[in-house]
Amino acid sequence: MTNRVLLIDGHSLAYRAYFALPVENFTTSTGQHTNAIYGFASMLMNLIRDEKPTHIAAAFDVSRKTFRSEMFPEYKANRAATPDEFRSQVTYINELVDAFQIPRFEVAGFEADDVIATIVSEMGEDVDILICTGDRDAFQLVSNRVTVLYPKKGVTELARMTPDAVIEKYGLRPEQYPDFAALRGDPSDNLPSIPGVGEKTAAKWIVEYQSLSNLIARIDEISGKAGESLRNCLPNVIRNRELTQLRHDVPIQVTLANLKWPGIDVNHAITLFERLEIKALRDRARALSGDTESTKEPIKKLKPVKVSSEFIDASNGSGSVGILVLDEGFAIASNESEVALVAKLPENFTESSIITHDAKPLIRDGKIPKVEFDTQLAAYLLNPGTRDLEFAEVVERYLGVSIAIGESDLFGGSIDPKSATYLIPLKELLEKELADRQLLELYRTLELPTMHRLAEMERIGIAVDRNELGELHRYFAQIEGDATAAAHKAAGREFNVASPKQLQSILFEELDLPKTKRIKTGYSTDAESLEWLFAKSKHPILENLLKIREVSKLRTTVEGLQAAIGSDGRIHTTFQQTVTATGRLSSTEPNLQNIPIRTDEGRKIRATFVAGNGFTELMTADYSQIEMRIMAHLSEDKSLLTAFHEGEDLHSTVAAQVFGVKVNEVDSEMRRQIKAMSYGLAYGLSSFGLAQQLDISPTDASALMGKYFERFGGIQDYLKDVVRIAREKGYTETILGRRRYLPDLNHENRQRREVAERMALNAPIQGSAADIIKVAMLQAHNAMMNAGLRSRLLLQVHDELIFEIAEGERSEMEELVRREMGSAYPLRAPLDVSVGFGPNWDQAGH
DNA sequence: CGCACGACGTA
DNA sequence: CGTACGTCGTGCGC
Repeated sequence: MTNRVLLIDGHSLAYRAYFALPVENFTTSTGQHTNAIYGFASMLMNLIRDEKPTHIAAAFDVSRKTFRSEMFPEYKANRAATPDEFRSQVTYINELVDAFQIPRFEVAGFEADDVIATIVSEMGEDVDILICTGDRDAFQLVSNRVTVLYPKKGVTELARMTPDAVIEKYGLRPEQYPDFAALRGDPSDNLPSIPGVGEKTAAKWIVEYQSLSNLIARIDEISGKAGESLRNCLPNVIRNRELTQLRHDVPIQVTLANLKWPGIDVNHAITLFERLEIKALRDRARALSGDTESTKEPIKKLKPVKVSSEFIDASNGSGSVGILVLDEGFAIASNESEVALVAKLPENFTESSIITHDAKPLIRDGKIPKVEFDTQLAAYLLNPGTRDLEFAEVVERYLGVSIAIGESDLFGGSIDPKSATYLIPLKELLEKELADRQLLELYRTLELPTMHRLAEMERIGIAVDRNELGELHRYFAQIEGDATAAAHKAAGREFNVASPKQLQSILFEELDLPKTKRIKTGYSTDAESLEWLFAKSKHPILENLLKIREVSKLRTTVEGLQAAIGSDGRIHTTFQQTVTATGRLSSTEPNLQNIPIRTDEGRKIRATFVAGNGFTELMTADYSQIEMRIMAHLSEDKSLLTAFHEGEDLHSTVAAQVFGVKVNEVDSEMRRQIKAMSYGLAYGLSSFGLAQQLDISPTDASALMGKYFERFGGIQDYLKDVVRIAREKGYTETILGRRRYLPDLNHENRQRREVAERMALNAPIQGSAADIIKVAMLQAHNAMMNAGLRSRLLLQVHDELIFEIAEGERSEMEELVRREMGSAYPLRAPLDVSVGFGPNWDQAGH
């Protein structure tokens, strides 16, 4: 049997565990915190169970003072002080490692990963080495015999970094990682980065030049901004490189025999866990010491799979079929040992319970009528905001299996068709996870039905007036052309107005206008800056530039719409249901959720969306002030709730209270300030930001906020609580239990932490609004079906639904939609719906 | 063709 | 130094 050596970076894993688990939930009767101990121990036990190491060692940092901080005093200097709640657990973690009979290594002046690198060097070629660490620098140690297990999130999920995995993630061989890391920099270690150079460019350079030293040797060949930036930052990069290299020469004595693991000292471990009042771990320690057969092996490989092109009868087996969409054709799995490959799906699929990954396109195209479970949608609810919800990634993440790429040439697909069999166990696993986190009902009653509704909306599309769009295009192009000519004249020469770079040299060099706010590439030329410049200089070019900006944006919007018109004269957007972090939908190809409305010119585009053949008009129905109502509901602020129940105009009512005047004495400026503040609150607005937006002094902004909270203290308390609770739990929740995980709420970097805090403030409000309108869409559609109506839902724009109205159904639809949208959720500040009709989207709006 | 960035449309 | 998105154009490098 081959020797399997497990090397643990004790400090980094314990620290991760500390932040992954809410400290409040892990406290003994005497007040000792145990979250880091618990997380570390369960990680360790999982590793022992799953990896079955024959040898183990644990390395710990001694202090922050290392050869790195000697060389570069800023190294990790931005790290916050270790919290006391963590420090008090370190002794116990040491004792834990002793109880597990694992040798501990710590050497002053070196980090744990240097110790690990040294141990790796000391091991022979005939051992398998597993390194578990939260430090990415360890990726440089990966090889055919060394795998790094890197915690992805929490304490349970580990990314298995093999040489292939490193190449897949970074495009680099493991030994190139320190070069790459030096170029990229690392804010958490306080390593400076190169402006204009991100992960992609850093990786690209290393791939191209093979190594940093080659890159530096040929540094003058690197053209362009990035190259120049690199040359400017070269000293930083070189110093970074010395820090990213792990040392293999730490003075320790270690041999394979030293690390032989004798197993857990069960009695010691049990006493320790009892002292720490952690029953679950005590029981696990007992189980682990006994027969190892009782622990279940995770699925590692596909069982032998029979592949045929015969249709699979789903009536035997599990009763479900998994359908996996390949590049061409489909793989259908009935159970874990049978897969059929078909170019076309059979007609008689209505009887089966179908499991898919990304079903909406299949439903939209009529390939299948409905699904029982969609693994992509489930994975999204478990971790919204994760961009990687591709099948292979979800399988890897939840089943711990890496799906071979390009193994099948049958369809030329990039996924092995046999992987379809994974859909069935994946469904079981995801379902359990959803249930554990109280997300199963949200999934079954809201998200899955919403997916079917969206598929239908996409299939229906929305009609546009093709000729009108053509007219508009000519109109905008004309204005743009005239303004461009005028701008060139005012500048004294021709230049590309669409290029901020060229515009900068015109405005700030040639015309020598005052400098606007600084951005990475010089001075800003955005609309706000141009307005400011105009007020200051009255230079005639500025009006033309603003006009060009407005109109060229509109022109390209028109072009996008024209290109998207289908053969049926309608535009079929795609609604993304699994991309936003808050639970909102998004719309792509084209995006119909950002059709202009603000300006008269923009509304002309909106007016090209019309009722199609067989329908008489469009109807829009939107929630008024839904986010404020949700804030009132969640905060239970008495004054705000009263304002909603009594007030004619919300913002004026609120303004009257803040300024202590009668509602009819509120002027437009007071109303404007209060409206901005009310909405800003839901975004985590600071007094500085408020000052900026209202163009008042920070002192005045601060005073305004103070007055606001004097009258609406419940909101202030609520906002504080949201962040506190999210920090404790690790996630925020909407009214329907949708979660958003925000690990950065405990980040040591203030910037990152504050960004996460604003996200935490906004997510329950924006996300609850998303919940409510999804409920409304389903209720409205069901009611329409029950009433036998032919009108149909076409679009959703976050707080607005757009319907196509059939002849004679206008008043019934208005009543129905008001009722169904209004009753989607019983808020303490009741939902209010406004409805409009018109021949086009613009006129149907209000 | 892909990346980084600035800019700007919506709720 | 306010949230959530998608798209376009430029400039650059491949």
